[in-house]
Amino acid sequence: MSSNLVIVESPAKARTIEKLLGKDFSVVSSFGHIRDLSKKNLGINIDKGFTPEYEVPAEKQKVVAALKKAVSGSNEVWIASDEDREGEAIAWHLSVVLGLDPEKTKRIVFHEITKEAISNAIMHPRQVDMNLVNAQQARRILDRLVGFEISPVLWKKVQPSLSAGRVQSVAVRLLVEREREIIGFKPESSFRVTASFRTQQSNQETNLDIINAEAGKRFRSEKEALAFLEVCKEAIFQVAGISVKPGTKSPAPPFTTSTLQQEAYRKLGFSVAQTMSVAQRLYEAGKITYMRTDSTNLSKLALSLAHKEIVKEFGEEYSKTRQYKTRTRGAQEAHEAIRPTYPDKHEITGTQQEKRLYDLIWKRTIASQMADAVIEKTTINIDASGSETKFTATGEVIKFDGFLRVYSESTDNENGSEDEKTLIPRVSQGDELWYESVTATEKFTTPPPRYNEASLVRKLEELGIGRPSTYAPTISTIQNRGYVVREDRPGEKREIRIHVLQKGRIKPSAKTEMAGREKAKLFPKDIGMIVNDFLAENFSEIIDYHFTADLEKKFDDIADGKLSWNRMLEEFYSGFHPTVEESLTKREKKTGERILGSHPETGEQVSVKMGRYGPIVQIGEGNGEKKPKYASLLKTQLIETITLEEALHLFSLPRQVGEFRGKEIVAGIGRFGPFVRHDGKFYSLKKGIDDPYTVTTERAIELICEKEESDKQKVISDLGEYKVLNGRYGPYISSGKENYKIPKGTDPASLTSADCERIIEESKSKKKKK
DNA sequence: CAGTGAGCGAGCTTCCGCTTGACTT
Repeated sequence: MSSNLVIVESPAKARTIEKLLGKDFSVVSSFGHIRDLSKKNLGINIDKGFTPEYEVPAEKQKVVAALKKAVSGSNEVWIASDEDREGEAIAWHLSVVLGLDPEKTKRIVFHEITKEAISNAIMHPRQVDMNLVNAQQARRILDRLVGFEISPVLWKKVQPSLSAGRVQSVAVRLLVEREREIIGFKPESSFRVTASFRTQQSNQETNLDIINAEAGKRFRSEKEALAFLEVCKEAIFQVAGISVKPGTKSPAPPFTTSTLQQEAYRKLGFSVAQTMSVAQRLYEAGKITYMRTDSTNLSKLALSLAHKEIVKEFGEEYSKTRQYKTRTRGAQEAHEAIRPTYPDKHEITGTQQEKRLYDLIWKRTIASQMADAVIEKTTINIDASGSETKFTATGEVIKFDGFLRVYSESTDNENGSEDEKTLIPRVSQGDELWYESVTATEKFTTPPPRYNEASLVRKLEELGIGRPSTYAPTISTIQNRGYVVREDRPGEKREIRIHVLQKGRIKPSAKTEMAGREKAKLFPKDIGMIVNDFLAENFSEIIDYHFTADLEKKFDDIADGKLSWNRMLEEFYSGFHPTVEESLTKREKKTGERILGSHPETGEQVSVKMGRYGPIVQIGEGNGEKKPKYASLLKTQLIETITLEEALHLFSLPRQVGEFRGKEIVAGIGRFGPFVRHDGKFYSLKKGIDDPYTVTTERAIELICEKEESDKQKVISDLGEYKVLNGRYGPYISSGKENYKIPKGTDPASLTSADCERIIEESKSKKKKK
């Protein structure tokens, strides 16, 4: 029996440390927090100085039992939870729940998992820091107060099952405000003029000596742009000046949770949840260090391993050891940056996703320890006789690639205006140039970009809101509540006017581009906007962008022993709670109702609002004899932006299309999109091909027959009570509304009723066991 | 699975931050 017990938070960490410590130590894990505020009620006794009511949740009972057993078999217990506010609280909860004497409990911390660091920690144990614990309790209680007092107000005043919180509500606010900026944005057009020039030495056969330049100003109108092209037609072009400037580029720091999520989104197209789950597998396999971190720090060991690897692979001149300072607000730095555990492993075995994410982490880590790239930037100014406007060509030459050999960070620039930095042909001041072409292209200003999951995480981190362990869950929560959706939008076609000057002639042409095309972006929905407005009216303090940052200062004061946590909560609550009471006194429900106008034929009022099952348009006020008429909004429409015309158009569905086999065909739009209905059955319309407003009888019949045909193939055998069917996951038995899997090695076609009954019984008893 | 929007009332929903598994139609 080992006499020393070490408790850490993560089981993967426990396994690693156990190997390092040897047989005198056994290492177990708490799997994070083991206690939390009571779930049944508020869990806080407000009248008694905000005393928390803690309990071990059901899913943690087993862990706690195992920990108790391990403690009883040990002489000495070392609590090695993370060195941050939450970690300190975990240490305290452990000592209380496990009945350890706080005076004697040995609290140790280490930031890297090496024998040296851990032995060092064991030599210097301390006690649990109650000030830090109290800062955590204040944080925990405040979040509970905010979430559990505001959410019920939403249930009463807006809709059931909604939620509000210090973090999620700010995330929604960011999205709503950005959406409104985009809605209110008016694109302006101007003309950008670019030119390609030949030098005297230019080889007519190749394009190697072409100089690509841009005019120094944008032209506000087509007329001005054309006038400039006219000038260019007759102009003499001359190199007015050349400047060559040396410069350097430095690598980005190693990954934190948030930067990993951003880069994996941009370079690999992973959602933030996907990134975290792949990283979790890499971590558990010992391939990378911990993936929930806000630190860019690398351990000494990592620095030396990276150095060795870089020298071996690229040579000494490529190495530059760097320590990065974490600049993120509120960072607690309990862990290292995310890095490969063994930097000499360039590749790993695993799934394609694991390989790609590992590759990204490896490159970023190695690059962060490499030399700056040395570049040379050349700028050439070109005069055009007869005009004040000059052309400028810029080129960049990499003199020494340094870290660029391994990794370059991507940007969020999605307008496709990627500046191609190319080599510039050698020219001298005074050289004459000849245009090959001069092109005036219409450019539209673009609204601020919509957030995607990763850029929202970055913004939250910038505001100091949320933690590495909660970024992905927060993004999921705001989608699960229906506040926002992640989706693609095709955008709208837009004509771009172009004029090209070539060989002394100016020719107009045009191009179409897709404006506002979006991929995997976060769009606020009506309910998100309504809740946001409700919170802004009633709880502006909570969704203020500085709220969390200001709180953090107070938590720091508590941690430093300068402020009592009860007093801090008292102060907050005495201001906050009255706003809750106040919000409940307002009689009306918040529905986001807008009156669009009156019906052109009947004069009845047309309005939009949030109904029980989603946003609806209403004709008539429902106060007279006549019942109002209702129609649901389309998924892409918002209460805030729908027009009277669009609203009225919604009433043209459901529409009678025609008749087939003596029964009528009706077209409409339901929860699962456009459909036609015939004889009580529904048939989906094909996306991008059919339109419920215009679909013909012939097309509808075609769809019905197609479906009947494919349904026939679905049935393997029909045994009356049971049906054997082909499904997405292979053959299965359907009985009433329940489906059952067919065991491997059975021929689905030969099953009898008795066989089916047996299979169903077996799968039912299996379920019970679980 | 694809419509529903009268009103009442019982019972339910909800926060943030630590950690992993259990899911299969």
